[in-house]
Amino acid sequence: MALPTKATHQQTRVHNERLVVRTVYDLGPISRADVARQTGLTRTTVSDVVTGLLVDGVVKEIGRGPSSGGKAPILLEVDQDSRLVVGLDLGEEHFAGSVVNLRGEIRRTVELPVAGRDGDDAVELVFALLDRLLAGTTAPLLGIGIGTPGLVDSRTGTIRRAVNLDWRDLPLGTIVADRYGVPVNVANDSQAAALAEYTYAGEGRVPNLIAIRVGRGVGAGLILRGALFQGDGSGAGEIGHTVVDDQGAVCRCGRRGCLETVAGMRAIEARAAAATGGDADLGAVRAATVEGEPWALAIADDAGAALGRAIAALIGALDIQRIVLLGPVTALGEPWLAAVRREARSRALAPLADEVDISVGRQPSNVVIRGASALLVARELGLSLVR
Amino acid sequence: MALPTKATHQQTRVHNERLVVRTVYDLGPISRADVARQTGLTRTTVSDVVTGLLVDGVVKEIGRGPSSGGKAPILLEVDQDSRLVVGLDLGEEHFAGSVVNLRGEIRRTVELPVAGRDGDDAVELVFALLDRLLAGTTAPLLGIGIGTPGLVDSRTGTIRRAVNLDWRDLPLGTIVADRYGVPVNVANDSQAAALAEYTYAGEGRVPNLIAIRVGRGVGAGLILRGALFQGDGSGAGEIGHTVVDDQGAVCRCGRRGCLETVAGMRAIEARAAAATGGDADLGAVRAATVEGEPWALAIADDAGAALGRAIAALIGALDIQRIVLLGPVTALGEPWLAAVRREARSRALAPLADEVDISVGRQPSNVVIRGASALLVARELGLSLVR
DNA sequence: CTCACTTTGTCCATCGACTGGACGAAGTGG
DNA sequence: CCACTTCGTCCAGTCGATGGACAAAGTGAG
Repeated sequence: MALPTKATHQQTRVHNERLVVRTVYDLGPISRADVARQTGLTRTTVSDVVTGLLVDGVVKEIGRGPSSGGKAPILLEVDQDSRLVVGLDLGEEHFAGSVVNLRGEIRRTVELPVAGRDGDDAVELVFALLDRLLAGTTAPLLGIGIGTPGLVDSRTGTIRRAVNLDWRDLPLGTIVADRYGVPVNVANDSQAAALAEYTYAGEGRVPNLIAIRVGRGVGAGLILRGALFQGDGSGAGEIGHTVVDDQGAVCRCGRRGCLETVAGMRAIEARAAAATGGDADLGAVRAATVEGEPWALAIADDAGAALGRAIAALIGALDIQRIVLLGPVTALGEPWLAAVRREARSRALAPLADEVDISVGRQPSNVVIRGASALLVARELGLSLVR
Repeated sequence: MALPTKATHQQTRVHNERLVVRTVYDLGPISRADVARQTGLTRTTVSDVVTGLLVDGVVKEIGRGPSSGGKAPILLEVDQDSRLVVGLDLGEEHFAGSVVNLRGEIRRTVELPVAGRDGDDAVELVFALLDRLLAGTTAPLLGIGIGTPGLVDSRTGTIRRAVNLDWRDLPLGTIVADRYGVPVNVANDSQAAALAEYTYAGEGRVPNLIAIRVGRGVGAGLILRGALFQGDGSGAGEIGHTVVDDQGAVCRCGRRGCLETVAGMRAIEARAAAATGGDADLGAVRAATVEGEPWALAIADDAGAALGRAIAALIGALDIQRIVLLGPVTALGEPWLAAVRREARSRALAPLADEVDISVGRQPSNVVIRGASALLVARELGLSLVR
């Protein structure tokens, strides 16, 4: 097992620097003296650290605040546009990317159709996307975050398997980092979504959460103790290919009856097509549930129930109280969500299940992009500032 | 959310002190110079730290080692009996406890029958057990670790629910800590077992593992990134009460078809009794499988398969490669284990399942005691196991 | 308006802890 | 016997947190 590293003075400094930035980020506008009280550091140390941060431009003074019986404090705030981050969402049909500031606010977005490209061509497309995003940006770029489907090892930035793009053990992180000279983080799309939910939750941030993306595939991202958990082979959260029905349909992974074949978008559309006799996409099913069509309600209920059972297993295993649902299938709305909740609650140990909050995430379209960027933002709010 | 604490010089010192102890513990006998090379610290710093450790008696010099072309090194070793720890296993029928040294070796054991005691009487029994264990010990006591069935919050040392002992929200950790004046850690039995497997694994220690105890109940302990994971409500690992069969038998938790009702010891014995027409305990089933009795093999296979399915869900969710099975039911041996492996492998995503190592733990009887003690040992060695 | 009192932010002396170079002790090999 | 290593320690240097002191800038009572 890897021994942890030694501790040095530089590291204490970095640690305290992070602590100050984070305090200002979360609690700002705030005075130096208040930061000192919040963190337990002395005013001297805080002043010293802040001086450095002002030089770097990460923090700025925004004038005096109200006095509380003494000299009026100088208020500090994180300059949210002093650094930029790029987040990419390498979807199955489009590659999308955004320039994002330190608060996760999107400043510019570019989208390019994949149009069947794969292998090296797809890598070229990533470069094209990045070049267009970065053209004319002024603030320093902290790094690039990439969300992609498939199995991804975030530690090395390697994409172990991304079927649609025909990528196998592609060190995309290294490739992009070399070309643009900034840190690059790669995560799979569900994990990126989980990071977005965690990082930008603001007040309601909790250390443990599960984000589940239900679209063509079904995948989860696990935030445990405030960090993305990837497991030993970076496959944590790959719940879509756990067998839930031995007699089920054949899955694209080769097995039979994976969760994806019951709760995924394709399964839903296939059942809808069978029920209506014609073509039916997710929107049509959604519309039919609103109309109260029994066949549509049955489909939504079945799909939701299957997901709910999988969630029950997660709750039993991890006892995590915040579960966020994301992705196209969440459009099925209330009947689907009710089925998810019903099954999840009725099949996990009662005292655990009672405390669980299962909800649908808000930002449907750009979660992956924001999540991809979140890794970098979080790192920078926590890590050494580029000097 | 709670902000992390500031960093001070004392903390760097503590960090490096632990690093040194741990290096000596894992790699000893070892010279100061070698410790310096391993850790990246300077020989100066290592010498300084070691001087303190020698005074404390945690580390001792054991003579000169072979020279490699220069002055012969003085070899250092952790004095494994310089500190003691007590581990308790508060079982359903017996309270057992041991005095354990820094290597997890048991030095003395005491066992007391519960004999129906519950509530305050049971707490008194814990005191009696501890008093007998501690009588006449000489080395300093580092702390007391307690493993108990039920839902336990390790952070506060509170037992939220332990049905058999009629404990509810009992702050056992605080009570014992106050009486004996040492740190006390409380964990549930499965979690304690996981800690034992992790801490005393030696060379083969991996940062992520799942220990599953199968006895009357079925429970798991999760070690994630080198620390016990308890979830939001300290119920992580409570997989025994996830519903696996809607038409199943009624469980003691009130629901129907929990994993425990299919894979637990009682379920196995009940089926065996039905098959043989008389009474049959686990040992009888075990014997019958060895004889090749079809009914016994069927029972072992069914029970193992149900557990395997639960494990497949865990693998899909967490992608953890080391799974250790513990508890009485592991006595069923090969037919049972084969079923567990078969189902787990065939129902989780192939690339994940292929890497999984499912094995039966070695120390059957005293895992909980050793695990309970592991928490304290680990603290001294600088592994923070509970976060 | 004045004066006592707070609060803020900075300066300075001090101290704890890691670093790197030097040195004597103790060993090896030609 | 001597050149060369390696080990463990000593010492001066530096980084960074600490606590006290102080000027600047505010409040409020008389």
